Amino acid sequence: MKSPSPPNKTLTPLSAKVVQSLRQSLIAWFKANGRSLPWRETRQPYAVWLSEIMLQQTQVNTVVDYYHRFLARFPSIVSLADAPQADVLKQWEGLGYYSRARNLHKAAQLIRDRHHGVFPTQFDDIVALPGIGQSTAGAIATFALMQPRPILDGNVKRVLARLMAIDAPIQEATTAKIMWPLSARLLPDDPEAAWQFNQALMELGATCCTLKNPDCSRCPWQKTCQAYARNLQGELPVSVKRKPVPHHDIGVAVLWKDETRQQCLIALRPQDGLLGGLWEFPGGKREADETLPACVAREIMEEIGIEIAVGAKLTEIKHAYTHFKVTLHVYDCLYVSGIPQPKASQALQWVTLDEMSAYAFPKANNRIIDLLKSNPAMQLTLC
DNA sequence: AACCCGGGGAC
DNA sequence: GTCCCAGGGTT
Repeated sequence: MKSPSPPNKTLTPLSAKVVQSLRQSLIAWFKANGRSLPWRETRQPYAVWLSEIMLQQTQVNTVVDYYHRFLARFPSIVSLADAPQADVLKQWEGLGYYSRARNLHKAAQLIRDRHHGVFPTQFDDIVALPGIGQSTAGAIATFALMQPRPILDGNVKRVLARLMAIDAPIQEATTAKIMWPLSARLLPDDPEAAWQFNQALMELGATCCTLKNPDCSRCPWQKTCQAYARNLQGELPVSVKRKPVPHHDIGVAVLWKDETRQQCLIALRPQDGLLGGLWEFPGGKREADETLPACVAREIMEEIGIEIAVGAKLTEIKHAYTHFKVTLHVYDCLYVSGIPQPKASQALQWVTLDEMSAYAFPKANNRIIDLLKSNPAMQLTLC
């Protein structure tokens, strides 16, 4: 739905009276309707920090179990800092956006080394930590340090876009520049009220002012909402359309060391980039006019420097990432000759199926492991 | 400003 | 299928 008029760059200022009313009604609504979530029961900076990182681009229900398991495994900042990265990524396995885990780990080490193991209380120190931007720092300051700071996440952007009928695309940086002062203007000065307010703002977006079918009938801001007044709640926020995502065919080797098929070669992906620091079955993209078995043999030669025999196709796995889709074509393979070298990875390792559970794998690779474990006959299908 | 970075839930 | 989610980092 394209707007015939240019996006509104300026907003009608909110009077002190309206701001006061918005604060009161939202906090009252939250007290009656807010969910009880684990990270709302604590004000420990470490626990709040962890929750905010896990919740980046990730829905509440997905996070809850990871949050509990992570805190049980790493109960303090120093215990996290002292742990090997592999252990941290194993706890994060399946949650996605693994740079969050790597940055969390780095930040814990910075806190251990530069802040005596105590989470910093100065906002500038918090936002300087890797993985913590303006909004996450604002949330931690508000929720754990009793220092009211504005926040601006996906929920807040949607709520504000409707409240003020902002029709600028919600993804654009210029829109955030309009919204940050608004989030700050609405935030109460009192630390306890600010805690309630920022929690409530996100709760409203998550449970009431939802992307589709917002439930305006039970919204505490209905009387003030400019989108509702103009019946635009279904049109706002405006979103720019996403480009169609490309698709890749990936040849993947389940590469056994010998005919006993006890040990299989796995590779540690580079530290940065997609799935950085996770283990995987080696392989790579098929080139134009290349057969899949030829692709597997070529990739293994290029990335590991060994010759293999490519056997039967074990399975096909389709997986969707945000910006592309892949089909993993998984082949049963046997080592032939050469010395394995980690040319395109950080390390290589021969492991048994049972040992694999100690390593962190991406979701699509874990589906291969599940298949191998559930169907041992598949290990014996080499042509 | 544009691009990169996972996986899952809601529709 | 589509879209987005308690975003941040890099270039």
